[in-house]
Amino acid sequence: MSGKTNAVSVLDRRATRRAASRAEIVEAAWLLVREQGLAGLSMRDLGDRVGMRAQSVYSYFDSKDDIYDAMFRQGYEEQLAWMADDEGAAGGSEDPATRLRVMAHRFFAFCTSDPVRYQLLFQRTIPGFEPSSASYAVALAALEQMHAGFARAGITDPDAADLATAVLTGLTSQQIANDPGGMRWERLVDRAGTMLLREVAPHLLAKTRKPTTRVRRTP
Amino acid sequence: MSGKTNAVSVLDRRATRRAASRAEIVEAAWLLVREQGLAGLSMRDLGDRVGMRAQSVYSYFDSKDDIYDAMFRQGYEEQLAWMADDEGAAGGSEDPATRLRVMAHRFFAFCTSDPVRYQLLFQRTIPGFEPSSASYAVALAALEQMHAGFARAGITDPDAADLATAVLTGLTSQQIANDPGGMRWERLVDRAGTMLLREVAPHLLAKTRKPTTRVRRTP
DNA sequence: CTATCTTCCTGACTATGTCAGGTAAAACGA
DNA sequence: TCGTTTTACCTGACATAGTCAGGAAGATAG
Repeated sequence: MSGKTNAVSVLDRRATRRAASRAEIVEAAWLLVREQGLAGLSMRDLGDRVGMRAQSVYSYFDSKDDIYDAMFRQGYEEQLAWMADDEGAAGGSEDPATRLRVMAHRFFAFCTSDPVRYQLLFQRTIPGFEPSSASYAVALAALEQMHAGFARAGITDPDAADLATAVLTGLTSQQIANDPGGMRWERLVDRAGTMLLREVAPHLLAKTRKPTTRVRRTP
Repeated sequence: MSGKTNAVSVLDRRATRRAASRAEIVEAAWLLVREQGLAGLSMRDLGDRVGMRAQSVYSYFDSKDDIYDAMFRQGYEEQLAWMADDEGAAGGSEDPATRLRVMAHRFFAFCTSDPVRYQLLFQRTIPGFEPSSASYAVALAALEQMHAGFARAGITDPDAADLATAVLTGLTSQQIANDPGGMRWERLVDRAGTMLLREVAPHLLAKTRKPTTRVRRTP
């Protein structure tokens, strides 16, 4: 028994350290892209940031795109975690309109809290970069999660969901592009949610009271 | 008189040829970015495309960013031209709802007809690139033109205009990112226009008949 | 025609992504 | 503990990319 335990824990030590180094590199990459822009990431800067040569980073990642891929995956995992609390934040309320507003605010907060992450997840900034199938699967999971959230708010029709994603991404992209760090479009989130519901499910809007919809900024 | 005419026309010949070469370079840049992505533009490829060495391009433009700047300016000039016909296309109709729909379709068509242009005009794809004041002035003119178009459709409140820009850019960015060349979000443009007007100027929607809103794809 | 300006060239430099080969350290197994 | 294997880093190098410097040839002006 004790011999077996030893072998398992030692194999795990290597894997654990390697995974930690990879995570450290990805974290350093996030810091750098926030300073220099997504396409401004350089392998030499990245290596310097974690205390090794650029070429050494290649013993952890196959290519620069591989690093973007890890970041892409992590970004969508963060979205999944961030948006997973939308039921709790609504205080268990069954009111669809409130659900939608809470969800809209959460999504808005997620996107605007890290514009470069938004860029990587939702725009095609890096020529030639395509997410791996594993990372893309996480993106699809996040999209399904969004649709599930819409459905809980009474939006089940595919066209309605498309309209919803357009409105949400429009608000966030305008905020990020034209008023970074500000509130110009944030102030319109509730109104946009109401507008949307009135269009796609007006019956859900009847006699609805608007509660406070401030949500936390951290997942 | 004739001596004066001669001097003017000869100076003009040089300026004319230089301007033509610059335009040729910018046009080649558009072709290349459509093939390789906005950030994938290389000066060597660009020089090859117009029949000169990369270094020679620097006798026409100060830097790569200077070329992006010329493209940025041209892109917004194209938007100004494209959106200038929105009154004519509505057939002189005074109906605000129709105006808004026509305008929405025009903007949508402009953006989706050249995704890489959309990227340069509306996203921050190139790290460090900032438009010159001259080019930015054209962008501001295009924005004012949009606001004038909204006003003609009955949308005059700043918040309402912000909501409108969010909806329009949301539709186009979703179309470009998720269904390039398709119609998934294009099918929703009319509906989105109606939704918007119902929210910001519901009185303008009373008894409104929905005419055909197909617009031309070229300015 | 001469002088000036413009348009291109070659050569070169620094920065960047990435490959190849190798050494020292860490981990593993007996 | 020791020998072996694996891993984690290094240096050196290559091709490509943005851009500067100097210069020759062609176009233009007087």
